[in-house]
Amino acid sequence: MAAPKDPRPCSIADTLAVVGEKYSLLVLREVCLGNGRFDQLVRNIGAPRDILAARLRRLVEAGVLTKRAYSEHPQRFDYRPTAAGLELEPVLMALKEWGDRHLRHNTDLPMAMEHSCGHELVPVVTCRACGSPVHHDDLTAHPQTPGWTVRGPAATS
Amino acid sequence: MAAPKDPRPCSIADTLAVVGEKYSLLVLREVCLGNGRFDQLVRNIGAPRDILAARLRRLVEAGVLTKRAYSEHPQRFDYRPTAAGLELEPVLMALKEWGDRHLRHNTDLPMAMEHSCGHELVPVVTCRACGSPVHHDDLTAHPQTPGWTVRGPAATS
DNA sequence: GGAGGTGGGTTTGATTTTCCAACTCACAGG
DNA sequence: CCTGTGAGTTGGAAAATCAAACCCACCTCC
Repeated sequence: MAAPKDPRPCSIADTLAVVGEKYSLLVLREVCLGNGRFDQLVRNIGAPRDILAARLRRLVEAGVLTKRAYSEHPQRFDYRPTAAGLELEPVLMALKEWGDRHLRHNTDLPMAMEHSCGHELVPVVTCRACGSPVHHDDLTAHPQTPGWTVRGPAATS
Repeated sequence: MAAPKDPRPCSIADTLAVVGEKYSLLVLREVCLGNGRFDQLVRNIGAPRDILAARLRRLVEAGVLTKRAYSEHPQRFDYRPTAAGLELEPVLMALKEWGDRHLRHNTDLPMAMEHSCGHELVPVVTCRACGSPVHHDDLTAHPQTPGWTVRGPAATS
């Protein structure tokens, strides 16, 4: 039934609809670092204030962030990650790791992330079942949406 | 040093400058699935053709994809991931996992990814040094760029 | 009690992107 | 010759982004 023009139903696309707009993941980065105030976010991200306000509204409504008053009189707010927001950290780690490896050759040193085991964190994606690092060739995709194959929409009559 | 308005130097931001525009990661998804032809990408992603063309140029120039002629006469091309492109798959896996868990409650079944160990893939980010799954509280950030702290730009004189 | 500063935004208007449909060009098949 | 396919490009309307200015409640300093 997949009408012409419907894209592939996909959790990647759905997740990007939530956090894929410009600056959204940088907001999450700062908030995970503990920098949840509006002006900190503006400075550290470099986003226009109006856009940032829009992103914050969206992320709160999506359940990724919560807005909390850290002071009444004067009313002052900050933003903190929800449990769901913290579960997006693997996305940040994967992006950081790629950038560290491929982009950071002529620039400053990357931000160091120290793991509680005492070593510098190098994130590795592993298979929960067998524990081994996941390699592209080890994967086989099986679409489960009727009307869709790996290649695209099933041939329509 | 850290002039007003300079954002935090960061590999996450740098990586997003390469693959963070709308549709770029969906292009990578399709290309990793083996769907590298222009019309397949248009159908499966649902992107406007002109935007898609722009994204493909950018991803090729950034070294994430290669453009290859799979036929001369008529000239026909497809796009495939480079080694660097394949290394972005952890980002896709992390996005997919989050969407599967948080967004896919009233919708179709998610795409199943079968790992070569025989089980359904559930990606887990682990620390390469100690092998244990990474949890937010186990991390401590140490900026290494002069003029920057975790909180933001260092107090200027 | 006025002057200035801070935090958390909103408003305004110019600039950029995105979107969509239509178009092109080269070839292939019947 | 007529139609179809693959891989885009073109043109103009609609939407998002940008930068800077503005706002308002409160606080501190003098």
